[in-house]
Amino acid sequence: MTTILTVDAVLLTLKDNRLHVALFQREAAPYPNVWALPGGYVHEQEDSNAQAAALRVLRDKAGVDAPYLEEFGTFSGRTRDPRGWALTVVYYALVPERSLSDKVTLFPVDDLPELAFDHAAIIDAVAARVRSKAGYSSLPVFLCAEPFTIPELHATYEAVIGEPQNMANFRRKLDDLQILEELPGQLRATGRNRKAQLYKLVAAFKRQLSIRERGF
Amino acid sequence: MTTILTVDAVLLTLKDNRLHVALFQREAAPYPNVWALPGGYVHEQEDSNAQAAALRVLRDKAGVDAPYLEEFGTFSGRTRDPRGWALTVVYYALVPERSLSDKVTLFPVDDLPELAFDHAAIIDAVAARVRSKAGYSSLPVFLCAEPFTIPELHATYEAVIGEPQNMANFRRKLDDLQILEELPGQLRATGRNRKAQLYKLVAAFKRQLSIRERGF
DNA sequence: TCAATAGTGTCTATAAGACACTATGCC
DNA sequence: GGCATAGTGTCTTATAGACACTATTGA
Repeated sequence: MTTILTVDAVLLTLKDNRLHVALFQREAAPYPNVWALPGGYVHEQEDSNAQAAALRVLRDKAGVDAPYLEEFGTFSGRTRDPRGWALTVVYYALVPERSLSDKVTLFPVDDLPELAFDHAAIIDAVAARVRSKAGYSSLPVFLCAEPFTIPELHATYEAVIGEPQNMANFRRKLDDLQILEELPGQLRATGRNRKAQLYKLVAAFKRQLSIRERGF
Repeated sequence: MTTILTVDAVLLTLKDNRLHVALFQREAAPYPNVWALPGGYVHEQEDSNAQAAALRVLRDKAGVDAPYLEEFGTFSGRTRDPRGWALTVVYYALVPERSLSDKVTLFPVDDLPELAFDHAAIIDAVAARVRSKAGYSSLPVFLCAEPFTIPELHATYEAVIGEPQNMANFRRKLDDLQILEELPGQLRATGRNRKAQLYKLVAAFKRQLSIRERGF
């Protein structure tokens, strides 16, 4: 009996102002017809490393291509998989809702269905990390589809962190980060009110997280 | 051919005011007689999970028992081990120099010998993380053998971070953390000068890191 | 009393948070 | 003009850093 080595991806997005995770329904045993994270074995031929395996899984099972992807950590032991001692490397990604295919189904991270393996514990741990990290990094920008307005980004941060953020301070901190580029003359109206300026991410920060010194 | 799954431990300590890593000389192939991190295969029978495997390796190969141990991340791919596609889960631990056995040899992390596998890259990455983390956490306290004085701890922080820290501010921040417990009446003299108060770690923080909000 | 290190009080600079304000667009 | 949202100026408060000071010990 050999050790089982897999990767799993926690694909997070914002829907109805709540953090959701993308799951799919397993077909094969173990856990047939049970919801699970997109994941699978490392393919030695195709995957140059574990992160490449996670990207492949996201592409094949969730239809998401090359998002911002970060290693979370490993989960291992002899009880988490009925087939034997198993280790999974967990990655997480944040994407805008509209970039998801219909291969996956979204569930609120605080209201999960029954899940295969230890995936419930994995999602809980990742959600906690992401919420904490939102407080001192630019992580949540990856939840907004470009181009976006500051008020949209502001609402995204409030949804992830879970408490109101002062708009004036929010703008000042965003300025300090220097990750946004104004799109001259491009505005977006949300009602019959003043239009908001549109922005995109500065190229250098497209796939790189920006850590704030003192928190959002 | 099956995937290779191992754990490696980066055991760090302070010696001559410089960060050192504990290495041992390999005997078997691959890389016979080359310096390497303490590490090895997961033992499905003995190890309840990967962290337990790392603790076992530290106990057996380095003679260090149950230190503060944290997962760093994984290194994987088909080129890092001549035997095939391999993944290692890297853990790191910080210990006082005098708690190390003579099974291992200490090398400055900035002046390493030739190393097996990708262990040089692993040590570089861990050292960078530890130095960065020293700036906003209580991590370096694990480098001091208890009981210790504030000036000793102060010197440890300066050595890890690499720049002078103001003593008055250092004390204030330590107070805020509330991780030290004064040992009443116990003092230590280092020369013929004023004696320094001895402290031990508060029990609750023995194996738990304390993160500062705003950095040391 | 001197030298050396231990330990403290307090001023200053900076950054975060609170809040009131102005600007724009559509009715 | 009125209302709703976009966006700004500035005061207050918390915290980090600088620095000068006092305290204790052995010689």
